This record gives sequence, structure tokens and C-alpha cells, in this order.
Amino acid sequence: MTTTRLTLAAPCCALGAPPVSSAEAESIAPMFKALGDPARLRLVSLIAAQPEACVCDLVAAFPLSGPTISHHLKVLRQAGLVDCERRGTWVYYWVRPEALAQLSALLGRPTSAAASR
Amino acid sequence: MTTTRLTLAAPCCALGAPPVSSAEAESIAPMFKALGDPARLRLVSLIAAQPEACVCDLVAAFPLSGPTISHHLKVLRQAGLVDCERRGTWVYYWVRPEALAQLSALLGRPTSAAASR
DNA sequence: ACTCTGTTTCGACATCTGTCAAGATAAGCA
DNA sequence: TGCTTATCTTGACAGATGTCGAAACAGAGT
Repeated sequence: MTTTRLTLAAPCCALGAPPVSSAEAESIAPMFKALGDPARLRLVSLIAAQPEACVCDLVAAFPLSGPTISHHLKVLRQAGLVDCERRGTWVYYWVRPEALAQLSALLGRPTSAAASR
Repeated sequence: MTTTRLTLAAPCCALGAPPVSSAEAESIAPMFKALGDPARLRLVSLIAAQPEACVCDLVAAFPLSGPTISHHLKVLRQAGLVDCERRGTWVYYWVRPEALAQLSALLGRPTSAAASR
């Protein structure tokens, strides 16, 4: 059945040479899922465009209600993609570079990916 | 109230300097969403680990039924992450490097991102 | 015809999305 | 101190969407 499993030594290609383990997938998939909503993707993008972002700015940038934005931010927080801190009246959010690095590393370096097809 | 938008010339940073537009988010989010399931993440990983992967091998690698695997593959196909072709009895899947490149480009290279925190 | 492979259809069940209302925390002012 | 306002989060809810398996269907080879 199993077509001869390739033993490519090439360490270059998309998604990394060693297939993602079941445990890895369980821990990383929630991050992708969190980015799988247009509103959340834009939220992360807006937060990443600045060192920190105030929630009031984020709410103003979307046609969504405050609670909804807060919900999305909670999802992003629980996924480990962003973190926040309350300073006085306002709450500030910032991205966690190490989380994005993990995802980027998993996707590989596409610029160097062999144009296999 | 937007804190002064950074005018960093560095093209390096997380999620790209210009925030993702609404239209971009709508078109890219489905890809992340497709990767947001552990089974699909592993599927893409397994497919990417070889030039091509036969469905029979993929089904054998999961504790899920054939129809379920087929369903997940359809989601990945519709998201544009993989493509397939029937050759005789078997169906072969391969990843679309340009799609992964798009996602990776969006995530940027956070390792070189300013250690803002 | 028969078998094998893979997809599609259909249904049950669970999870997610977005809104309203209420709660928690902090600042401003008398 | 006490009252008021502003900011943000949480809880509860209806509607939409996703997950998965059983059965039925379609292609390719024997």
C-alpha cells in the first residue's frame, strides 16, 4: 500500500521535512484557526503594524461591536498570538513574535521552495 | 487616536508593514481556517513531505474514516492549498507552493522582527 | 459482472459568530 | 468620600457553520 516513502534529504521545502506530529498539530492548529477569521486576521495585522494597539482604536477600525471585538481578541489571546496589559483606562495589545515565528517556520521558506510544479 | 503609525522602512517585520486590507483578509483567511484543524494540518504536512501523496496512504495515517479524510481534502482543495489528479485507480495530491508562500509572506519573518518587548 | 478506490450525500452533534445586557476597573469631579 | 462617566470584559442567547460516520454513488482495473 504505502508507496515507497521518500527519503529526501532536502531540508528546504514547505512545511518542514518531518511531518507534523499529532501532538504538534493539536497545539499549533488553534493558532491557524484563530487566524482563520477575516476580522481576527485584520486585528492581528493592525496590532502588528504598531508596537502596541489600544482596543478603542481597534474597535473604531471595524464595523463590529465592542463586545465582538473583545471576543475575537480573547480568541487570539487564548491561541497565544497576542498578549495584553491594562494601563489605566485603556488596554493595550501586542503580538507575540515567537508565536508567529512558529507558524512561519512550519510553513517553511517558500521563496526557496522548489518550483516543483 | 491612532498612535503615530510607524514609518519603518524595514520590509522585514511581522505581518507586513501595511495592514491587511479587508478584501485581502477575506481571501486569505479561508486558507488559515483550512489549516486550523489538526487533521488538515497534518494532512498538508504529510502531502508536503513528498512530491505527491496517494489518498490511500493518507487514510492509513489517520484514525478517521475515508469519507472524513476526503472531506478534509476537499476543504484544503477549495482553499487552494492543495491540488489533485486522478491517475488510474488512485488519486494523488500535492501542495501548491504559491499558496503557502502567500501565507508565509503575510506572517513575515518574525525572527528578525524588532524585539519590541 | 465484480472488486477496489475515492467521492458525495445526508443526518446528528458540536462548535463558532455576533449582539444585547450586565459586570468590573479606572479616571474625573464636587 | 461619593457620584458619574468611560473603557473593556464577561455571560447568555439565537443563528450559522463545522465535524464526522453510515450509506450510496461513480471510475478504473480484472
